[in-house]
Amino acid sequence: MTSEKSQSDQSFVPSYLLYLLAKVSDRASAEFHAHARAEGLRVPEWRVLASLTDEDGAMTTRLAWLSMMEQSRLTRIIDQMVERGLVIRRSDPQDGRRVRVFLTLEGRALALRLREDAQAHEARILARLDPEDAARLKPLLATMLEQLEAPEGDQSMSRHSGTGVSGAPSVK
Amino acid sequence: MTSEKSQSDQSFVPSYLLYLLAKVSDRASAEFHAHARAEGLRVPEWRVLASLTDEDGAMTTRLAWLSMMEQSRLTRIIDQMVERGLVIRRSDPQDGRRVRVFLTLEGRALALRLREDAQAHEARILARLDPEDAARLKPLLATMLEQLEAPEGDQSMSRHSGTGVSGAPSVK
DNA sequence: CGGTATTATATGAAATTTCATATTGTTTGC
DNA sequence: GCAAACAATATGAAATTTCATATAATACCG
Repeated sequence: MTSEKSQSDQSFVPSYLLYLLAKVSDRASAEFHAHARAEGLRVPEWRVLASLTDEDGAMTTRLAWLSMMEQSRLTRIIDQMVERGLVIRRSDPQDGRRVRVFLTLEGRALALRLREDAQAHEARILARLDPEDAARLKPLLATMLEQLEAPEGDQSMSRHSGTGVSGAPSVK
Repeated sequence: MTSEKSQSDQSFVPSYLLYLLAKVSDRASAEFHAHARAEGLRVPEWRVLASLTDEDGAMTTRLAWLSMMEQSRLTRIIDQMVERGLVIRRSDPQDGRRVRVFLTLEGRALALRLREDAQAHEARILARLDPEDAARLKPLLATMLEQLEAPEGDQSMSRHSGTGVSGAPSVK
């Protein structure tokens, strides 16, 4: 009943790692993103707010990295968030090139509220899993992320980021 | 050395499940997407081609679901792929509303080539992990996906998909 | 120091994406 | 059979996103 699939070798997509990652991320996030939307935030905006709850005053390059979007896109999203009164921009007194973004009172209130919801939602997702798996999931992902961000034994198909932003650790 | 983070409670984003999922997916995929781009394909196009290697002749709604994009976007991407000679459209003789998409010879050649590369790349990613983790990763993700797609014990923040497409099993 | 490379952000213009809705074809119930 | 409800895809117009590049500020080097 699985429908058409009389192709060459074997079915590829449903068990392809990058597909599984993207799909799980997409599906899991969709649940929360619907909630964020109901609060009037689109995905990129929610990501920026969430990032700022951790690092208020982060520079835009950093926010772009955290929010996984390209720099010029972030600039425009911040524009909208400023207009909407969720954040403000202030240029860094130490380095005039940098623009730091801060939550307004309203922005912070919304961000913290959603952050709670996000944590509750995460708990529900984990609760649907077998406890062993649930316990391993985040550490596993965190480890993968380290591997992926380390230019180390860089045997990969290197080059280009996809977000177009470097912003990683950036030791300074 | 973790840089600024003197916020309220604790750092949220770096250990938030949906962030980890999105970021791992983003980083891991970026490696391969750079390769696909080098072959002249953008992400959505690669996803469509890959899906077609599994299900040549899939209807566009199905492709939209597999490729995680909204239906009207897919329509336009198929337009471009048709122009480019990678796929062709044929309306379903059984049901004139449906449009089925097929790989051309050129499309298939490219798709199969990239599919090989994708598998090799996946192997490299898994090889960077601890073998135990590597073995558990895909099954774990597959399980999660099932949970997420089951409208079962639907206690979640339901509604709206994010891709805007239903396309799931669709038992008919 | 002064010039050059570099870094951070912004911006114009083209391309893509979204959202709502139009089209076209099919199913259902009477 | 036919009208109403549905389904699958396409399309217009607005909004967003991308890509290349401009602008502004700092760092670096002889």
